[in-house]
Order: sequence, then structure tokens, then C-alpha cells
Amino acid sequence: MKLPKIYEPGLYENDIYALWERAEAFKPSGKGDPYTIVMPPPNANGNLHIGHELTAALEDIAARYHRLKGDNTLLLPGADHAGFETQSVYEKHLAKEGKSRFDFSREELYRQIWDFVALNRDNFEMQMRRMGVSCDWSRFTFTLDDKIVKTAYHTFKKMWDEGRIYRGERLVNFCTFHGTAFADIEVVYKEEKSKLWYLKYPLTDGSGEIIVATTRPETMFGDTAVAVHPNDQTYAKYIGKTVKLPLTKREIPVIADDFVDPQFGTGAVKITPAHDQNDYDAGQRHDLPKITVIHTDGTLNDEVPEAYRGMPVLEARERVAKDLKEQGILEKTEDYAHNVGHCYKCNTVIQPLLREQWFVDMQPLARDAIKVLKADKIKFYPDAKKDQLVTYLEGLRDWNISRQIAWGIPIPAFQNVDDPDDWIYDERVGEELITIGDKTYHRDPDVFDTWFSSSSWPYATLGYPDSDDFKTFYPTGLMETGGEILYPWVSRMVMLGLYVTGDIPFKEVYIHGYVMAEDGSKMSKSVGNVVDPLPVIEQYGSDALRMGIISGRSPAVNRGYDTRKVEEARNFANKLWNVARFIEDIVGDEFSGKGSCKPQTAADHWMLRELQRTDELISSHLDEYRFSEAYDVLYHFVWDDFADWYIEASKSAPNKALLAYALENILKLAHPFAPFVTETIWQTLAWEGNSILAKASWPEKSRYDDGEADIFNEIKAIVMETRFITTALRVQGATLYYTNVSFLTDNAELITRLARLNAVTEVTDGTGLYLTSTKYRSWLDIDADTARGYQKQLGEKRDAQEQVIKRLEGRLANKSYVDNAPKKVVDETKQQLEDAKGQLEALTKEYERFGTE
RNA sequence: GGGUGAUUAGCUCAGUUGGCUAGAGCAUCUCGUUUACACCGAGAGGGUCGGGGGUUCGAGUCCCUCAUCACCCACCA
Repeated sequence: MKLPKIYEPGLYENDIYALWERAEAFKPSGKGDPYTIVMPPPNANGNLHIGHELTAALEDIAARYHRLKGDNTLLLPGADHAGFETQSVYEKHLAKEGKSRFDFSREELYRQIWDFVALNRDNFEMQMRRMGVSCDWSRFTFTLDDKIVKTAYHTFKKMWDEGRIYRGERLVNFCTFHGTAFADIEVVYKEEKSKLWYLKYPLTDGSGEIIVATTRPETMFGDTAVAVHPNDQTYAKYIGKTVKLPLTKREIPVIADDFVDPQFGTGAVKITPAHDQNDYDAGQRHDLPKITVIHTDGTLNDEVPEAYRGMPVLEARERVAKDLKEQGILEKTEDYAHNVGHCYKCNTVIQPLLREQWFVDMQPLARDAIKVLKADKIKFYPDAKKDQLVTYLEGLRDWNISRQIAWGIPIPAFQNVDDPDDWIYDERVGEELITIGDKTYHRDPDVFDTWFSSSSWPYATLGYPDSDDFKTFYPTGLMETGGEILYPWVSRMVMLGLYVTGDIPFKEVYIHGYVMAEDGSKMSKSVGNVVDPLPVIEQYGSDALRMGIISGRSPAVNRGYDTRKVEEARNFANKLWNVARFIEDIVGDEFSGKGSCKPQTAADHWMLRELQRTDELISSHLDEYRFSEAYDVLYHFVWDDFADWYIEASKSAPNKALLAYALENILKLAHPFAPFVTETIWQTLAWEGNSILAKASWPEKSRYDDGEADIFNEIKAIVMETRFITTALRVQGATLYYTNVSFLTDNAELITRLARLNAVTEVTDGTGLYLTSTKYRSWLDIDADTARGYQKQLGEKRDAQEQVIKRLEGRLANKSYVDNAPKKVVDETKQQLEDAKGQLEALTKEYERFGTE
């Protein structure tokens, strides 16, 4: 079969993927050691972006590599319902039609979002295929699938029974726009310019006043104390007294608490337990009442004087300040910049509000997780992420797992309609009311935080607890993910994995960096600098995008998307294509098999040695997830060693069987990095019949003779020096003379061709320009006048060589170096010195032959 | 305020536990249509590895310090 000159990926990729699927190439083989990657499920609500390409590429390279190595490899795909994320996307969609979530019941909204997501799922699966992901589609899991919900319920029940879960009124981060609470980690703090208001709170007994500084005057209606530092002399006399709250005349105590900073503001602070975390904590310590004054929609409620009711927070703030000023309560205002929490999705200011929510007691879970992390049970790439995770776990607070949205897994808890403290666990979440005996229970309308259910992902997808998959593939091998979900997800998978299964969920964690825009800035839809992978795949090919995106990338380091890398990779795919074209042409269609694959020439031995070296390097890099380094090794072996030297050399003495052998092994080594083009080529190999590269096995060890391989390095040196000289002097068609070197006799034709010479001829005594890069005696027959033009280069080379010798001699003269450095290093230095001296001698002799300037 | 990472060629970045004359791709310059490939081949130029100090026989690599940048965590009213 004759291949076209240029590899056009678009002509083959879809057929190749279909071929793999038909052959069930991505199903675990059932043989070998298990190697599992449960893919982090992308959100099912939109298009995949270039970041998904990176993550898919890394996971797929690891999976294909392990599959070829003979491991029982499972790459398990999935999609995430992404609770709040998806609902807010859908709400934007509704807004375009002039609707909002309030137009529908929760059940109706859930159904609509389900359909909306279903539409996108086909799209998403198509994109994964275009990226060449070798996942087992038959095991595809959606985060709302039964087995995931069941596992979430199982976990919730277990925690419930063991008292790891409690329902409590706590301050939660509440978005008044979205109407839901968030975890701490979902709140984004931004610096905002504001004011500090100084308010006079008069003592009830008329003995004076205390001035408090606040950024939120509107919350004063919820104040239940004024706090000062216990050692602050200014206020010592007021502690235990009460002040009268302006506007409402409510009396509140003056308390002492050492969380107050005497240096800040006036050293006195108003305490609003229902609307500030620090105040809440202080309130707990002093047993203060908690008065909520802000409604979940962000307006003031009926706890405040009538004039302010229904007013949005910001408006109320201005109004309160104005009224206080008029009444002479406002001492002064100062400009002030501070950090304010915002909704990460809509940027609304987060209100700390008191809500009844389900909380998970994190202390014991975190403690167990820290234990396994510190014992290095899970290997992290890069390693530093492990310590960061430990630090995070050490400061972990209890986890609010309730969300007030429709799109999610309903919490299987019901409340006795007659007894608010009577909660029961029940999975009949399809019903709003259930009766048990003579009691009626009302379903908790909330759903789980997405991370609660997705933290069971590694074992829930495998069918915990009884399935064969779970028994075979758990704990999984690699968890490959981005740094942004190290805390919310990776940490929780470790904790819940340990808690539920008693074992770690994965043995290795690889954290990738982000793909930034080409200018290094963050990609974002609103800026419009997001790179869509599909057009890139259309233009350059899936392999090119894959290799281009992993090339030069280190774990956990953000780097810009670089078209040049993709072009480079496209060219590399084309190089592979043309290597195959050449070899298939030489080998011919009638070639029947590897047959007697014996190295004949020095080049053959050398190539096999490089191939073997490449195999070992790629393996050791990929074993440690150094994707970029592995790709780099492959690239340079194929291009520099194999194509530029071996193929060129083989034109003098083609070894058909060996060329076929080399091509086959190159395709195997390259397959994880360029699955499409390598499989496309494989399918054209007449001698391979109907086999499939994706199901093949990693190369066997190559055998070669070191001495023969060394000879080819000698040939290379002679060729390179000859090229350098003839280019510098612009001479063509020179002859290489040599005396009594058998390998030059054997390879005369080869050297003639590679170095563009007229001939390589044995003589008894040479004339012309003596070659200095080899210890074998050889000359280029360049006439003395022309050769003189080379004197300058010779001089430079001589000077450089003298420097090298000086440095090496200095090193060896240093007694502590010889004594302390490893013997291997010292021996190397000695050998280098010897070589350098030999070269210097030749250079000097040659240089002086031209006389002094 | 605390933490992490980065700073290496014109650009984007490698450089695995300290050990050859610090590398790659792209860009630049000079040649070249040699029947696998111009998405090509041959050759060349280009870096005192952010500044300073230290440890060591030896530092791009380890330590201290300064500078600049990025990100993460906490959030004092």
C-alpha cells in the first residue's frame, strides 16, 4: 500500500477510533496487574475546553502506556452533574427566555435541567472520542446514576448512624441571588473600598458612651453585645454594664473577650452573632442570643424598625448611617478597604446567615487522612502538594453538605412535622411527605453538595461494595486532576475513601497545571480568549494537539497554550508518517514478517542501542509521570537518531527485517503520545495482518553489539566534522583519505554519501586537512590555500580545548576532589582529560602547519 | 498576615536525588529541489541560569537574603 506524502489526520481519525471501539480495545484485558484511572468527570453542561484536552491527554497516555506494558488497564469515563454549576448555567439559559427558576417547582426544574444536560452529553462523548481517549465507554458513569446516589446515601446513613453528621444552625455563606449556601471554599474574597462608621452606644446608666467602629452599621439591629479586650484599661470600668442600642433602645451587655484587638478602631466592637463568623464564635463563648435581621433574599426582615424593613442591605446601610448622623449618634466615618466575600458565580456579596443545615464532623475524617498522607501511602506529583494538603486538613472546619438548589441528589432525611427536632433517615425522597405509624414526616427540600457524592467517585464508579470491578480495580492507581480541586475534591475522596472502604481511594495523585491563554493570562469566556480544542484538531490533528499540549509542561505549573508546540507536534506526526512511508517502500508488500532480524552494519547495532535506550528512558519517565520528558526523548530519537542518521545510513545497506522491526517498535513507543497516526500506520503494515496496535504489547529488549555501535558514533563524528569543514570552506566533492582503518574501508560508501564527499580512499600517507575529532588518521584533500581559511576555526577550537584541559587538570589537581568525588566521576574526568589532550595535540599541530599569522 | 511556586537563549519552556563544555521547539543567519518527508535536509550564531552572600572538591540544582511576578490559604470589626 502506497501512502500519500502528507499525513492528513482528518481522513483517518474517526475510522481509527471506530476500529478501536469495534475491537473493544479499551476494555481491561483481564490479564496482568490492575492499573486504574477513574477519570475526574467533566461537567456535563457544556463544551470541553483545552484544559480537558490536557487532562484527557495525560490520563490517556498513562492508560495506553500501561495497556501496552501488559497491565489490566481500566480508564473509566464519566460526567458530572455539577449541581450548582449546572443549575446556574441553566438559569442563564432561562434568563435568555425571560424566565427564572422561581417560575418552576423544584421537581419541574430538575426535569428540565436533566433534559438540558442530556442534550450536551452526546456532544461531550463525541469530543472525548475526537481527543482519542481510550476509555471503556461501557463503564461510563454519570454522577446522578443510581450507583452513585446509592453510595452517597450509604455514606450519609453510615455517618448518621455513627454520629458523624449533625443538623445544626450555623452561620453559612449565603448567596442571596442564587438562594443557596456555599462551602467556605466556594467563597471568593475581594478587596473593596468601603467606610468605617464610628457609632456612639450610650451606657444605660448614663455614665457615658462607648464608641464602636463597624463596616456594617445596618447589622446593628442584630447586635447582642459590645465587646472589649479584657486588659484594655479604657473600657475596664464598663465591663458588665449595658448599653442602649440606638434606634431600637434595646439593652445589650458590654463583655470582655480577647479576640478584640485594642489597636483597631476604638478598641470596642459590636457583636452581631447572626451575621458575622467572629461574632458568632464570640456569641457562643458568652452565650449571647442570635438575632437574624437579614432575610435570605438580602433584605432586612421584621426584626428591625419598620422604616428599614424590606430594604436591601446596601440601601439600609446608607439609610441607617444617615439617620444616625442626624441623631448625633455617628461620631465620624473613615475610608476603609477590606476583603469582602463574593459568590464565585454571580459576584453577589455573600451574607453570613444562620441556617439549619447538615454538617459533617470533619475532625476524625481529617485525622485519618493526615495519617495516611504522612505515611506516604499516596504518592503525589509534584510531591509538595501532599504537604499542602496536610496543612489544609489540619485546619479543616466542619463541612456544610446542604445546598438549597433543585439540581442535585436529594438529602434522604425527613423531619417530623410536629417535632422539629425529630429527624429520620429515609430514602423515599420521591415523596414530600411520608407517614410512619401515626407520625408524618416532611422531606428536607435540600440536596447534597456535589462534592459530597463525588467524593465517593473512585469506589462508587467501580460498583462498591460487591462488584468484581471494585474487587479488581480498587484502590485505583492514578488520580489525575487540577490543583483547583485538590482541597474540595481530592482531600474528600481520601477522607471518604478511608471512611467508607477502609482503604485509600488511589495510590498516586498527579496535579496538572492550567492551560492559560497564549499570552499567559487566564482563559475566560467573558474575555473571549478560550481555545476550543475541536478546531485545532480539525486543523492539526488530534495527535498534534495532544503532543503539543503536553510538551514542555510540568506538573502543577500553569503555562500558556502555544500554537508553535502544536505545529511542532503536527510535523512530528508527519515525520512518523514519512518514516513509515520510506520503510514500507523499502520493505515492500511481499515482506512476510520479522523473520531473521539481525543487525549487520555498525549503523544497525547503533540504532538498536539507541532504540533500547529510548525504550528504557520513556519507560522510566512515564513510570514517574514525566510526560513531557518522555515525549521529548521519543521525539529526538525518532527524528534525530532514527530519521536523520539511521534511515540515511540504511540507504547504503537497507536491512529490511530490521527496518520493519524498528518501525514496529517506534510505533509502539509513540502510540501513547500519537495514538491515531501510529494506529493508522499500523493498519497499513502488510505483515501485521488485522492486529491492532492499541492492543499490542510494549517492545521486547533489543540485542546489539556495543563495539559495533561505537563504530557508528565514530563514523558520525567524522561525517559531522567533514560537514563542518566543507560548509565553512564552501568546498564540494572533496575526498577523504585515511590510513589503515578497517571500518572506514567497510563504510566508505556510507561516509561518502552522508558527508557529501567524492570518495573515501585508503592511502599510505595522507595530505590535506587533518581531521581532529577522531583518533583515526584521516584527511580531507583540500588544497593548502583553501585550507588556510580554516585556520581561524582551528585556532578557536584549539583555544577552547586548552580551556577545557585547564579546567580538567585543575579539577584533578585538587586533592579533595579526587578523594571525595565518586570514583566513577573521577575516572570520567581522567578519560575526558586524555581525550581532550589528544584533540588538542591534533588541533595544535594542524594549526601550526599553516604557519603563524 | 501565612504559605507555595516561578525568575535559564529573542519567545515559550526543559534541566529527575548537586557531577561532561547548561538543552529543546519556535524565531534568526548561511547553504541545499540527494527519488520518506520543504509539515524537509546540512551548517551556524545566540545564555556571566533575577541580584547578593553562604555550604561544598564541585551549585542552574542545596541554604540565607533581597527584588520582581503568579497562585493558594486566612480574613480584625
